[in-house]
Amino acid sequence: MADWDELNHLYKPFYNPVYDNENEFRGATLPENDLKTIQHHDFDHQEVQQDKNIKNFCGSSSNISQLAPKLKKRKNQQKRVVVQVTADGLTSDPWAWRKYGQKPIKGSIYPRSYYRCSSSKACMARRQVEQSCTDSSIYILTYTADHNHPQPTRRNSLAGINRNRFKATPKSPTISDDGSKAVRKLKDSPFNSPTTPSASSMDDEVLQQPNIKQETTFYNKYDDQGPTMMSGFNDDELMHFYDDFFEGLDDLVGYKTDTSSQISSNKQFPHVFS
DNA sequence: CGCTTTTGACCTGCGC
DNA sequence: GCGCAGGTCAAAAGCG
Repeated sequence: MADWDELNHLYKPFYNPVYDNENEFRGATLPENDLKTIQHHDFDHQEVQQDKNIKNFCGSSSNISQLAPKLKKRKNQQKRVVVQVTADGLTSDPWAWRKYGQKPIKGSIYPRSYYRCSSSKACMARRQVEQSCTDSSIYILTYTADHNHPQPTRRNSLAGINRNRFKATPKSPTISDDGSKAVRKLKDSPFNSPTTPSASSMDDEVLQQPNIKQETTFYNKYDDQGPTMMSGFNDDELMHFYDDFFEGLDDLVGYKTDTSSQISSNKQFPHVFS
């Protein structure tokens, strides 16, 4: 089953499944038809799925380029996982992220926020958070690279998470460069609210499971096969899938956090993107 | 003190 | 080579 191996390879960096058979994620049995949807990689299917992405991403040139290999693709783009979640799903990421940038994206009325892993300075894991302009309740998370350390059980610090961001930064930066001048008050956006996607502002003890939308893209920047879509799942199935998704990450926790154990834990992350 | 977010400037890749 | 757009840096300031 080459296709399944390929799928496994694509999401393995973020999830280490233990499945009894090809049609079963741990505890989440997927309908056979849906599984075929995942495994289907022929050209026509990709074209359809790319069209879906283009619509979902509001025509953002960046995302189009990321999802359509035939179009513009930046050289340093690495393997990445694109996930659509609701606002609740934003708070479900168990990793600690620190925001390091925000940019207005051409073609989208919403800015894109850039996060890096704050648990380890050497960690190359990145996350981009972008709000879908076709459905403001949907957020597009793009995970790039991988964590090179165990998942933190505690956030490093809660300092600064409740700051009033508009005392120090009175001006509104979110004006699209494309002339649309679509201004959205950051204050009203989860990008900048105290419940920002940054995991640092989350309650450690109450990690909600992500409310994943029905369409999820896995995309390997190094192959030219385009995105691999997961479509046609119902919410429960996807919830199960992502329960296991993050459970797989949880399995990697519990290692001592000293240097030697981190080296040891790196063995759990052999799939380094280069 | 150490962490965070904000935000303008800068860097880099790509198309023309 | 130039301009555009995306991605990153780093200084400033707030919070626990």
